Amino acid sequence: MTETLLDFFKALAHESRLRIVGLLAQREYSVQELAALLDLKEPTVSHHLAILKAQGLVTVRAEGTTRWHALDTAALESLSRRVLEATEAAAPLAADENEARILAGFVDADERLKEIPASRRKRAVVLRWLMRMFEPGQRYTEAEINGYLKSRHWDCATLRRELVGHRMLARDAGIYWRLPKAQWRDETIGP
Amino acid sequence: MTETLLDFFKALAHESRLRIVGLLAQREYSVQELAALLDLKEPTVSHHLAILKAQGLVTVRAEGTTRWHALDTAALESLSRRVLEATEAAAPLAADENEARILAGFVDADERLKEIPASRRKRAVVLRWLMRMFEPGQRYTEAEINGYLKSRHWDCATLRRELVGHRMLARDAGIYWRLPKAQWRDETIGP
DNA sequence: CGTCTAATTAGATATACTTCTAATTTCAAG
DNA sequence: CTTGAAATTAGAAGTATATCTAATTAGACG
Repeated sequence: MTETLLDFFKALAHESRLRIVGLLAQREYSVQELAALLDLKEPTVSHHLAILKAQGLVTVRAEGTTRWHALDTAALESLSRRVLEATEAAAPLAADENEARILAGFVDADERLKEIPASRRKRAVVLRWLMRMFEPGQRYTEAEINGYLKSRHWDCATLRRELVGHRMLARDAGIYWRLPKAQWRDETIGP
Repeated sequence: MTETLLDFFKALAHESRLRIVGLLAQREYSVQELAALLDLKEPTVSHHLAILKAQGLVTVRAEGTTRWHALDTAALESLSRRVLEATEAAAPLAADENEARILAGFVDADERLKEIPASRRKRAVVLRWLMRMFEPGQRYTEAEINGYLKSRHWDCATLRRELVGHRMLARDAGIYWRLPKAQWRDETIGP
């Protein structure tokens, strides 16, 4: 497990190979084409492709003497999903350790917010906790959002503004939805 | 974007650092402890931790002269999610190339399934195609699910079971909903 | 203020990896 | 069978990075 993961990281931990993957994500390329685009000699490109092939990330199709290389997106996705799963497995252990302590200070026995933390770091923890109420893909009216938030704290307007500022919720035409975690921020940005 | 991704891969593309991350996923460690566990000298461990800290993957807490290092699981998750998103962005381009060919073999002009593919790989392609009918966040009764599926193939029960088995649909108390793509599988698992 | 401990920094050495040129293989076409 | 194009393999040279020892910093404590 650790070994495949290590090899996966190693395979992508070089600029040339990462660029090759980026190019192959768009269409098939021959060794010559890649060498020209990356400003490398053909043997060098062959070498990098061999490493990517060893990880199952690249497949080859021969046509005469030229060999067309393609990205195996299924393999790439499967491996990167494994990375995410490994990190998610780690999260509850470490996060619950630190964040649970912070949350315990601000959430009472009824699962309501005692106060909105003033410190940036702690406020981010609380906002992430609030986000557990909102499902990905679901659309919410402002009234619904307020309803949910009021079940945690009277000042739903501030919380709602903070959630949008932290890029956890997005709004358009009075409709709100949850943004992917990757876009969440620990500080508010923008207007 | 490519640069952060490259640095992320570089940071984890070494056995010592990957093992450090694995250890920190469980609890805090001091430099000495890590050096002992990894059979390395302390300066070496310091060096690796500096690289992980530069990526925001590790945080430090001082207690007297010892410094406790912890994994920032939020940062790790955010980065690995970005990896997955980048691969998913590549998928439709390449996948449409390959998957469209497979789909063409099983879907007729009326957009109906000629048969349920026997091969695992092809069945996964067809199931992903079926999932286009279901919206994230929407709740469906079993009757609704069956109705949608019957518009594609008479054997809606098998398809429904496959979709659940592949973690594309989830069910609870007779209500179905679409799971995030991150959880989809190419094979059925579990009961 | 000295002393002890934990950690980091500096600098040297060793190892791993990238890239190149040159030689070899593979395949198609006369 | 020979020739030419595309790619790979072999091996050398160069670059990057891991690891070490020795020296230095930072904090705790008498």
